[in-house]
Amino acid sequence: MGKKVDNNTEISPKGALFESRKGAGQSITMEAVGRLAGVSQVTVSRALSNPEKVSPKTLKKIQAAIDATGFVPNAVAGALASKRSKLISVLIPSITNIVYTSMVKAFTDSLAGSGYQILLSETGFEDGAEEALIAAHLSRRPDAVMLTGIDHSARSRMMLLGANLPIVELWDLTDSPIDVCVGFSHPESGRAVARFAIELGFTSVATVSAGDERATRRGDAFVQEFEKIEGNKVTSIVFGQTGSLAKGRAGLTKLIDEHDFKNSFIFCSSDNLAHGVLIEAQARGLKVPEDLAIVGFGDQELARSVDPLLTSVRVDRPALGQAAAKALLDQLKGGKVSNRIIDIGFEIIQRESTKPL
Amino acid sequence: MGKKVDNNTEISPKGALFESRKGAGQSITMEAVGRLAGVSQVTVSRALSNPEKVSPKTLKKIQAAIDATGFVPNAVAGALASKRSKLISVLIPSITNIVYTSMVKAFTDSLAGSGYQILLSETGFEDGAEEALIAAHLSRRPDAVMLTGIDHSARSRMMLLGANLPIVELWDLTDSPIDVCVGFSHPESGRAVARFAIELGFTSVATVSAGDERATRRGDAFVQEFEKIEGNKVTSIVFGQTGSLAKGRAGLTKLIDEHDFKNSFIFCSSDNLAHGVLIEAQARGLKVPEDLAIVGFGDQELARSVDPLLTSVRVDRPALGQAAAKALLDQLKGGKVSNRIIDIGFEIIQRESTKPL
DNA sequence: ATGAAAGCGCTAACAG
DNA sequence: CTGTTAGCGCTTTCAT
Repeated sequence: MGKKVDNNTEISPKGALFESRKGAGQSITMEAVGRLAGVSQVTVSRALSNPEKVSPKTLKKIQAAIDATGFVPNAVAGALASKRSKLISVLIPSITNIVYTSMVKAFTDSLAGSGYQILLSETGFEDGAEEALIAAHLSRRPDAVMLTGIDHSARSRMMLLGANLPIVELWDLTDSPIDVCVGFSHPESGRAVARFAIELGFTSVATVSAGDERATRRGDAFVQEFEKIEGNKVTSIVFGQTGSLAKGRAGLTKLIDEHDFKNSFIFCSSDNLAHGVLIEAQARGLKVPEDLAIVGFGDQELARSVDPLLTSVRVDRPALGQAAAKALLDQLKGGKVSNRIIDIGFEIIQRESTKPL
Repeated sequence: MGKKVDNNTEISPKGALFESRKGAGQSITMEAVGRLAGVSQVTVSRALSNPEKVSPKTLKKIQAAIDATGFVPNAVAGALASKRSKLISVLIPSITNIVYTSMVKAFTDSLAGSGYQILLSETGFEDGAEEALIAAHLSRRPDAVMLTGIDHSARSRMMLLGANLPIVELWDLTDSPIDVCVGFSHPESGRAVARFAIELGFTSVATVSAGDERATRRGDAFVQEFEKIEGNKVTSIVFGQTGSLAKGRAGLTKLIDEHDFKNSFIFCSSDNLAHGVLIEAQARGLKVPEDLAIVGFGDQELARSVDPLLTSVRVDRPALGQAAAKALLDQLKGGKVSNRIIDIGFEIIQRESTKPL
């Protein structure tokens, strides 16, 4: 290829450029740039990765050739040769859920300037899909992997371990992370809300939850802790998938219509659900918090904007994303991990939607 | 590499496996799998990409070797050799904004089974960042690119054109797309809402908008169309960044406190802003739609869940994402594009938050 | 400071 | 149906 113009080192740049534009996706190579600049391909490579090792004069010629051709280096070839892809795989359950995307945002923002790019996939909340996705991602030879949660199949864990990469599991904690986990204790947060409800004086409360694994663990812990006290009772409404305003409204409706729910206290597995409960309560003329206390989870923007303001469990998602990025970058830079289990904690933010009985 | 075990075709599989696990990221190759299965490397490649061209017996041996080693093919090498990366670049302004992520979701869901993966980046709403991101993405040699909007720098367009790939611009329309655009007319949607407000009988209205380029074009068109009628007047509140509940509340507050706004009709550039306006209105004891009519944009889930239900401009984002995926896949399959400008349209969904004066 | 040579692990012809 | 031979466009190592 390109033999016809082998002789035009400085003679016919346009010709060389033109030739490399024909055909589909025929892109310019370092060799072509080098020919134009009158240097070898390696020198072009060096000019891009170690400019200090190239003379200023040569550098300028190469830069001119790059500008003239619109050369964009082929990172695929680079990755193959160097065995570093500069790619980080990110797997989250849902790409449309702000809980996860906000962490990804903090994560990628922390990566800015490091040259890493993100290969993102959505796993869904059901098992099984993740395994195939992990294989697909590992085939791209990412330099690191970020997963959501700690619940991964044996085969997934085997593949990830076998890939021998920095791996971070986000948004949950375990004593035996694949590599590093950054999160908080879901059961502990459920128990904390239970104690909060007890302190407010409630004895019969409800939960409105999404059915995913983590929400379930929070809810179970909440029930267990709350019902530790003799005579206390929890009514639980669980929806199959992700929470939404509509499901929040439906949740309160169901509690009132089917469970003869007396106005008291509702712990929701997301702020969205809590907001739905709030809207339904207001539509029914119930006063919050006088007739009904509501606690959300996640402390989204809406918790600070609705009327009344929503009490919610805050998890510092930006800090989570940043800690995850740091854990990976530290390893990628060759450092050792000092701490494989990073507990970001949580905090109950009391606002207007709750008050003592 | 691997010379030491060259002689163990069937003798010491564990040895081969073990050897390939040592060292960082040392992954198994097709050659190693082939050695284990007693076939050449190419046959392993074929077994994976064209199993029908390999005898069932060989196939089984190869499968066993793959299972034994946990082999994951190196897609980087595959991409370099085949000049097809099976990667699609996706650039959206914000990864945490459901408007964009819902389209990406529809887009990727349409891609399921095709073997393509998504390289996702966030461009932000400011110019400049996109150019560097496009270069970074093109260096990965994606097979196609999806961009948001039609507003791209000359250099960006040049790079994209030079890459000679299927490209789709989403969420807007232009007569001169880089390749294909799938969207709707933002100005036309603004004018439609203006006519809607006029029909309802309003003469003095307001807008509460985010400051991004598309929201601005919708708002400008709204104002122009509405003020075509003698004596009509629009008060505009614009916020710098993305809309939010808090900004919606602040918007109404500003209108009332600073602009002496009389209860009438407010067109918001997103449902989030509209919801914020609604919350603030309710907090102030205003009745919607009796005292104040509100129109949102986007028809998010919340528009169908708040009380009163929110009138909004619906754009079929799933259809948009699907059409974009189809436009790209058609070209990737070698087909020609019949239609370079795909208008998905929009629709004003009238609900409880508006009524005739 | 620059270049030559040798791969990275695959796919794409072409043989048999 | 299977194998051989050439690359893909870079990075790495070793010379010069």
